[in-house]
Amino acid sequence: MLSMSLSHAILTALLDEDLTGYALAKQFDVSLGFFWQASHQQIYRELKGLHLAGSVNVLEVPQHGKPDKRVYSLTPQGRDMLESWIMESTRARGTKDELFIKLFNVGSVPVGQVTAAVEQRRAEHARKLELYRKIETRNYSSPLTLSDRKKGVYLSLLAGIRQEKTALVWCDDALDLLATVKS
Amino acid sequence: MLSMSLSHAILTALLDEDLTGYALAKQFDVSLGFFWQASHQQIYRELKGLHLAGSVNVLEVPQHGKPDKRVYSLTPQGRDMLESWIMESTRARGTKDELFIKLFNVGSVPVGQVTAAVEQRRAEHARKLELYRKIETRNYSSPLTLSDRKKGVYLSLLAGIRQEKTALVWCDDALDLLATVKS
DNA sequence: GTGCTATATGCAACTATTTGCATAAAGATT
DNA sequence: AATCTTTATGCAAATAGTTGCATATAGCAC
Repeated sequence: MLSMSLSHAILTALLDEDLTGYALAKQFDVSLGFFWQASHQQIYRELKGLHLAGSVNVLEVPQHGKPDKRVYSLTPQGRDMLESWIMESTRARGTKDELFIKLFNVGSVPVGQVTAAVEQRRAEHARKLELYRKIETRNYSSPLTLSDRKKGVYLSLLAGIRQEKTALVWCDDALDLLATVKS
Repeated sequence: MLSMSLSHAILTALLDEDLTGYALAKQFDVSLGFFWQASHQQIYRELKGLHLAGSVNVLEVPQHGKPDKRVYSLTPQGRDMLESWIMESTRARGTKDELFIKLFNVGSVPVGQVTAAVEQRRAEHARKLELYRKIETRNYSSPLTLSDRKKGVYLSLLAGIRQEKTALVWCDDALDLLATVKS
């Protein structure tokens, strides 16, 4: 019933502050969500399970107009669960990227389509890189003076920045080589 | 019944040569599999679906001792299916990496565990990078003289190499910063 | 006053992926 | 002789993730 990684992503998000499912879903569109996204449907389902398992508490907050809020917070048991999960070995999820499947088709299908796919990808990388850099400038310009708590977050951001940068350069090189392909 | 990406990954692998499910599964451990892995169970199931859909032909080859081989080949319909899929826009699969969830826990759990996870990851990146480089040296040392068919494969390999290299450097930097974290 | 966005929750169905098991025999190793 | 690896196929169940839909109201723009 509980999904391993998502559960722990949610518990992690609850380390800092108590949140509603809705607020969690918003968090998952930024911050932690850069490295692990989840839809609100997934999150609501998971929170229900975590509550059942005793890993989170709920505080029902009646509201007028809007539906009642359900504010979730970590229980000591939730913290323990998180800590022991971190001790488990991280299983590597293999890469799954459709773009490479498409690249393997070069020579058998019109190149134009593949080129277009790379260009589209390039734009995405550029967008993300810019976003990450903005966040870096704003909040993480001097890494060594950060609190321990924030150092981990910064390192994730740094990974994101470098990955996007690498990918962007690769896109340019790929476009150059694809330009030499006939058909 | 058919899984979009896996279907097309299989069809792509069949562009070059006719293969059995077993041989496809082996291919998916190298080459295309660096960018889209799949288990043999997934592949056998998918091949059944592709056959039903008329995208592949089967040739049953009786063998003595071993179970009969079922050798699959692309049909013209399969080629068409592949080509029109390539024209569709590539949907970006968001990153999902547990390591970053763990990093977000720095400051709340013993750092040692997170450090260990990064070290483990570092080793994986080093292993892959070495493997990719070996392949590059052996088969792709002069990209511009490659056949069109192989240029796409080369570009995938290049992406792999650069990603691993970037990740490896990041691991070292991460370990340096994690060393400054108390607790 | 009609439509759009934000807040706030959730079910149901579908698609995708992983894990565990099962069969069957040749050949190589210990 | 017993065990391990490789070849070759596949089912069943569990886990994970996506997509479509549904409800309900406030506030803002046009």
